Amino acid sequence: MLAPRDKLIEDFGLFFEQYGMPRIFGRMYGLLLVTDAPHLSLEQIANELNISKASASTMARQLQAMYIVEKSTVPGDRRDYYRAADGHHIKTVQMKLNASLALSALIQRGARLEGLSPPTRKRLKSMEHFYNRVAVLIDNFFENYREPEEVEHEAPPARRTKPSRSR
Amino acid sequence: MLAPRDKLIEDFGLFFEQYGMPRIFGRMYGLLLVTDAPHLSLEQIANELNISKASASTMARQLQAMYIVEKSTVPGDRRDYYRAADGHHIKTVQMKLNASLALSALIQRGARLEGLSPPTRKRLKSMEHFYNRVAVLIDNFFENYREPEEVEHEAPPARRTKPSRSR
DNA sequence: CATTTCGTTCAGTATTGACTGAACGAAATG
DNA sequence: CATTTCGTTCAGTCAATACTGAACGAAATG
Repeated sequence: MLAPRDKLIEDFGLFFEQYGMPRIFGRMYGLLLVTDAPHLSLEQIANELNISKASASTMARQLQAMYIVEKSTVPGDRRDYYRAADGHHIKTVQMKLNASLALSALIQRGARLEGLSPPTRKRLKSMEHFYNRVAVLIDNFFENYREPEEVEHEAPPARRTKPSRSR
Repeated sequence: MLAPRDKLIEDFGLFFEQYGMPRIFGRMYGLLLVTDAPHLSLEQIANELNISKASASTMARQLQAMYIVEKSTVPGDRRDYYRAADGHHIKTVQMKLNASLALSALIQRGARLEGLSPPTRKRLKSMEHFYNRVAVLIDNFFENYREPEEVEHEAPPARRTKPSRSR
């Protein structure tokens, strides 16, 4: 059986694979999240994940381009090291927001098409409205979000249990 | 040159392709969004998008599984019709929320690993906290979201212009 | 019961994309 | 200037997946 830590790394791989990313993308991310070392060299990563140095190099650059990971160096050492970027999770959600806005823009283009029937136009407008509201919401959230002073045993957020809202 | 409507459908294809979905997935979605018809048959879809009936069938089922599209029928007609599901955009965002929660769960597992150094554990905890806060936020939003009475010329949401927050 | 008209399934193809090993260039080191 | 040690690039392989056409089954219709 796999050690819990290695199992977790595999699950990171599977999770991101679900969303269209390469499996080793998730594995590398997971590894950098749970490692105690301040950063890992390309070779360490390649060894730990049993992947080629070439793959490690490529993935590291991809993760970096997404602001999830950052390069770090040590004086007198020619190697590149990588670590999970500070606050990368925040940036990640922000980028999802941007994707929503891009989709919203597409929908807006739809709403502006000539010759649409009023109901169709209305539906597109209402979708556009929704996405804009979400955008504002997230935006405000980031405006106000602060790190908590000390994170205790955090209770998982209480989810509404299926609204069953009267309709 | 492509008609604006067809160009838009192509752009839907490209957009979703960007996020790992099949291109015709986005095209079909786009088509169903901008069509004035109350719904389209598999054959109409296949013809309009120049894809095989087999592809149309498969994609329609996939879109349906994601609650984006729904089947509809007419009495005395054996054909299946499809249309953009009412409120599908809301469900879509909700599913993204669930994905965030799943990731949060993975991170939580990380935070619970044995033998982690305090800084590592703290970082994971703080990420977990962040994702939980986002979850609550979105959840509350859905709790309160209502369709606007009449959607006017909607002004695009004012984004903060790069915080440039003092640090 | 033969025929038509649907949708789905299935085998096959073609394209994409993940991943590798080896070659390469750049920088240090002796 | 030869050697070592990095990272990246590139050609190539292998697996996954998008898509098709044809076959099929189910339901209607005559």
